[in-house]
Amino acid sequence: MPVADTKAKPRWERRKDARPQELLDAALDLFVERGYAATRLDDVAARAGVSKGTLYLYFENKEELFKAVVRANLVSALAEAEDYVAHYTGSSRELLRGFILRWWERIGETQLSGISKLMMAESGNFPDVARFYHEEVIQRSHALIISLLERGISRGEFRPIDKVNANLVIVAPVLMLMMWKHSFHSCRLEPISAPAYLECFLDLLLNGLQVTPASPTTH
Amino acid sequence: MPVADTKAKPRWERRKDARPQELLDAALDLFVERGYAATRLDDVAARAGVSKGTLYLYFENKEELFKAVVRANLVSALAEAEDYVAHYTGSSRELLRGFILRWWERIGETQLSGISKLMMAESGNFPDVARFYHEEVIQRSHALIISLLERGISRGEFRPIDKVNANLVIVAPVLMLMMWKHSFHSCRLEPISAPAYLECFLDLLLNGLQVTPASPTTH
Amino acid sequence: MPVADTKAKPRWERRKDARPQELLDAALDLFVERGYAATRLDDVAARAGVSKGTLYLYFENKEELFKAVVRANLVSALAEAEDYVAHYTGSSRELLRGFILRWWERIGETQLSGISKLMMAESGNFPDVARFYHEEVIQRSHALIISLLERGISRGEFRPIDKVNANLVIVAPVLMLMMWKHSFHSCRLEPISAPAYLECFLDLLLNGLQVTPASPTTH
Amino acid sequence: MPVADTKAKPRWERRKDARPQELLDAALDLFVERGYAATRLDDVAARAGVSKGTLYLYFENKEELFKAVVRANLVSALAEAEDYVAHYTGSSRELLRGFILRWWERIGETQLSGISKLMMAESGNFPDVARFYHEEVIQRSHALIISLLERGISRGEFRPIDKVNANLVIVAPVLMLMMWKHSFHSCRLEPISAPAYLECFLDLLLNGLQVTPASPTTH
DNA sequence: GATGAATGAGGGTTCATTCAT
DNA sequence: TATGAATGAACCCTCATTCAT
Repeated sequence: MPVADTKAKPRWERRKDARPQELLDAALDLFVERGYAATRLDDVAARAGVSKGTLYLYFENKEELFKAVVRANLVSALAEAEDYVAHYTGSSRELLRGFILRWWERIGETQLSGISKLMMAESGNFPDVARFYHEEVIQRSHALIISLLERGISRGEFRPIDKVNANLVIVAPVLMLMMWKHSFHSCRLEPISAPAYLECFLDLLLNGLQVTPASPTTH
Repeated sequence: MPVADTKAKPRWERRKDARPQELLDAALDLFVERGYAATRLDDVAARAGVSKGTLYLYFENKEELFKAVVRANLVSALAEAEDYVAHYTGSSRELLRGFILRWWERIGETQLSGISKLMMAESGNFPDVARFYHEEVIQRSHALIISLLERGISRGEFRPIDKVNANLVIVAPVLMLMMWKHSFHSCRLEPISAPAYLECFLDLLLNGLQVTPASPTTH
Repeated sequence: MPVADTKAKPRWERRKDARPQELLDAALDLFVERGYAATRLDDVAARAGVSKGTLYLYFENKEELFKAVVRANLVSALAEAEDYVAHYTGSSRELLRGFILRWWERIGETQLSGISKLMMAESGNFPDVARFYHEEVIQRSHALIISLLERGISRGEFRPIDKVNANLVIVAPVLMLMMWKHSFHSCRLEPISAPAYLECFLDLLLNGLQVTPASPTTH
Repeated sequence: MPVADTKAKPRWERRKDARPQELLDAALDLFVERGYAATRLDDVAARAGVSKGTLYLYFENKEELFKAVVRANLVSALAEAEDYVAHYTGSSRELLRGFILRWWERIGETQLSGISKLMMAESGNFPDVARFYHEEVIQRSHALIISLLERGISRGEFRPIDKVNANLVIVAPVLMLMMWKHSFHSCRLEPISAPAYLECFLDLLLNGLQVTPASPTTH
């Protein structure tokens, strides 16, 4: 066992710097698949190819692991979205449409939608996690959409409406699709075609937002 | 009553016919509060004022208890909604509006919204329960809303649209509000005013559905 | 609800005197089918068509119920066997053969063999029951067989052998057949044909007992 | 060792490779003592000096623990017996005699007889375990004894008899002795002297098997 | 006599977390 | 740094026995 051995770094040996990311990936997979409470750290470690103890070297506990997953994935995707909106130069209709479709592409269609679903599903049982997610993800994304609506209204492209609630109403069908994908859809029940669904949604939404000669909101 | 002994409180009090309902009520409370997996039958029994074993006299196991809760609450509410739609005589706009507001009143504002939330949240981990809920609740409610849209379209009150997806899009904001109420809202985060939210939603929706001279769906 | 009603004894109403026997029958069925520990008093009561509480009116507890089952069945069968031996007038070979075949007929082939099996199986966990069974059944039946061997030896029909142990050796194949019937045989594993088995056993046994010119027990 | 603290007993002691065997030993003790159903895994763990959870690190569940006990003990003993028979060169009478005495020595006199007893006692309630035991133990041991009888018959040392049933008849007294030891005998009732019993049995058996001028099987 | 609702002490199993090596 | 053996508090479910009616 000569000295050289200890220096040789075979390329199949995982560099220790890679460990956290491997754990985050494994954790993302499992949190998405089973939810927060139902994910066993045993399984996370196994999927990352390390022992359970190792997991605790990198993450204080289950909660911190989850927060790290959120930070590493959703928060960075959010920054990208903020950038997209900030630099958009076309019409607000196009911006809203593009925003929603990109949102679905970057989050909805990927595993990350599972995190949104998970938070809606379990935040009630884990208030600390909920608080964290609210501050890091929800507030920022809501601010972003509200600013987008303001842009449309101030440029005369959208009717003047209750921006805060419209934000939620606009967000709802996308969130719902995400949730569906990870609930009944995952049981092979009640499949939804995302493209057709989104098209239908945008059709209704853009019609609803459009400035009409006489908005018939009376009833 | 000569001797103090006769006053001795019995180890248990016979409630007979009232028990099942008391247990269903307790179970509803806790399933709503904590979700399916996180609800302990111990706690359900305790809240109903009985011992754990007693619960098993009335319900075979956790799953059957949950199904009974759904049947006793959601399924019966659904029947009422079907009745409401079947006998409505006014305009389809009013019907849709009334349907949604009543839905919120009878389900959304009550505890029952917690069951809808729970199913979205946990159906992935409990496929048997998911299947049951899909058959007893989801299919029926979707059929109901689709029939409502058909009525509006056939009477020329709504634009001809993709009914199946529109159903989902329409349902989404209400479901989202229900979920919100039992997730972030319950942590006192991001409160939503249901009436303002619903008004905003209906404003957008009814505008979106209205027949326009030139539907600007092009983009 | 006139007085006459209370006096009328519809013939479908079980007379209270029949209750104990019905319970004993149900208990026999279930003890035989599942064993002592695994038999639930719930099930015994249900099979007898009464409530669980009623069972406790007639039998102090599970143990007393079991003892009553033994008394009502095995002990009376034993008395009959004693009678058979006492009044037999033919050869001892024929007596032994007849005794064993009758034993199988009256006990082995019926449910009662299940009780013998049960006692061998569970007496270790229920010493009180074991003691009772030993006194009421085992000692008496051993005494009977030993007397039968003595008869054969004293009449010069059997070799002079160790009667106490021969008793056990003779009893073993029959007991084994009973146990088998209620263990592996009941799982449809390893079926045994009782008549062929007994014939083979008697062939070996009577040959083994027979007085030979030179008993080759040396080895 | 300067400070008392270093002497503090760790919450648990790492035993690693020794654990499985310790657990198997503890499990054997308790299964033999109480049977399958009545053995609590709590107690097995406690006897092995570990917590209940630890047991599940090594064995998937109670059934697998039991199977492991059988494999580690009976199956290996059986292999040894097969070897003994295969290499025996003397007379068949001696072989049969030796086989039975060794069987008693290696299994009957040790705890392992308790496993045989347990299976006879509880296989009816645990069909999966029964099937496993039948395949791994019973079929093999029956095949072994039948081959032994065939050897004797083909060499003209035993009368030509029904081998399959004779196998069972031969096995019965030994099994019975095992059962007795773990049932009434363990309650200090009806003690049997194993050597005298076996001697008596072999005397009868070898006489019964022997080739006689005129086998008087008529009756 | 008869009922059956109620009990409560477990039994098997799971899993986040700890810590000696 | 990495391991993985060990823990122990829960959780779901069972059942002999009791006792008010």
